[in-house]
Amino acid sequence: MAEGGIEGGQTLLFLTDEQVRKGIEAMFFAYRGFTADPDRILADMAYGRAHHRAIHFIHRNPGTTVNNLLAILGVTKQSLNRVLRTLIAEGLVASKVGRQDKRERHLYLTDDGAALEQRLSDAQRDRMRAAYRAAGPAAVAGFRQVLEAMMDEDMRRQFDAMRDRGQ
Amino acid sequence: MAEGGIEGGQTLLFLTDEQVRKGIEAMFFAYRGFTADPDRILADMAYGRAHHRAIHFIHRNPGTTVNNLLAILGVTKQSLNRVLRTLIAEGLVASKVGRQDKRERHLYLTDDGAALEQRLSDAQRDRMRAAYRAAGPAAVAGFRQVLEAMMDEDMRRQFDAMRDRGQ
DNA sequence: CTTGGAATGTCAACAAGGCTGACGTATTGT
DNA sequence: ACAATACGTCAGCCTTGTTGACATTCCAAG
Repeated sequence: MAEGGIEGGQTLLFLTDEQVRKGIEAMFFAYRGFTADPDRILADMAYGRAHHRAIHFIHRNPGTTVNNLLAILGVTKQSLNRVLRTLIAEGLVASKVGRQDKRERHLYLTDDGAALEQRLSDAQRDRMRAAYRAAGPAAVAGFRQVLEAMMDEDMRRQFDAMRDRGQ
Repeated sequence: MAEGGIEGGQTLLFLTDEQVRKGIEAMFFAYRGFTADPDRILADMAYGRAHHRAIHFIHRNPGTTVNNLLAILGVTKQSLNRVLRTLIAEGLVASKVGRQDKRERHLYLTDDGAALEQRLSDAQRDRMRAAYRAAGPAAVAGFRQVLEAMMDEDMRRQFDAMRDRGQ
């Protein structure tokens, strides 16, 4: 990819410990920015980052079961349940008993839930969009490539399973 | 940036909500992978992610003051102090009274601390290095560009201040 | 058909690690 | 002398992770 020499300086240098370490730090600082805007919104309510994650993935996978959501979020069911309980109690999420398998609960956002999702997403997307715009399409492609390579196998499967969903 | 058309399809498409949303999810899943390896190591000890962060940045900024570390980590002094107290008690971090300003405490890793830092860094760097290798130099450059654009202003300053430090 | 095991989800209790607020102690600079 | 700064600490709260115990439901083997 326009890199010239097969083992040019560039190709050797970009894997030095120092370069990799800078990448680690960039990831740390960027993730803080990444969560900052929704966190600010949620701080005013009784919700936290965990609620945001649940709402996001229920929005993406409407009708998902608790078990499925568990796999996506990578937490224990007890931990997720506490979050879901409050979201259901406050009318942001609807839980419907499965029709085939009555053990399952299928999760949907209510109108209120969808409204909050929108607010949170807008805040987070704005920052992401600004970063994308500043960096340009080529950089974005690279960004995505590295992130995907950084995931665990299982997570990449989850991630790919949600590909091309949505609007 | 070699993008040709001023408003080509690419340029328009890469900013769709859907694309941005996928970026958000990639960030979420990737961050999990990013922290997974050190977390596994730390789980066996009495330490957590907070200790890792402190150790990392003390390693990077030997002799840093508590106040400076606070700014980097973005937590309260009470929160940092809890972590620091255990690290000092267990002999991983040394705290030396400042020579010019005796109110300050300068922080260093002990040999034991440096050894743990190495273990944790190795695990995290291995994954990062593998991701870098898989994605290639051009992707890595884009990755870094987007991450930097995603940071808060203050964080970017912190990040840049640590540029080109180290070995 | 019954029954025992597996799957699903809920409740309870605990720990880590954020946070705020209040306060004490050195030390510094005005 | 006094106010401001740097740091440490105590107390108490919240979110969000954990494990353990339990109820419900489904399914398959006897």
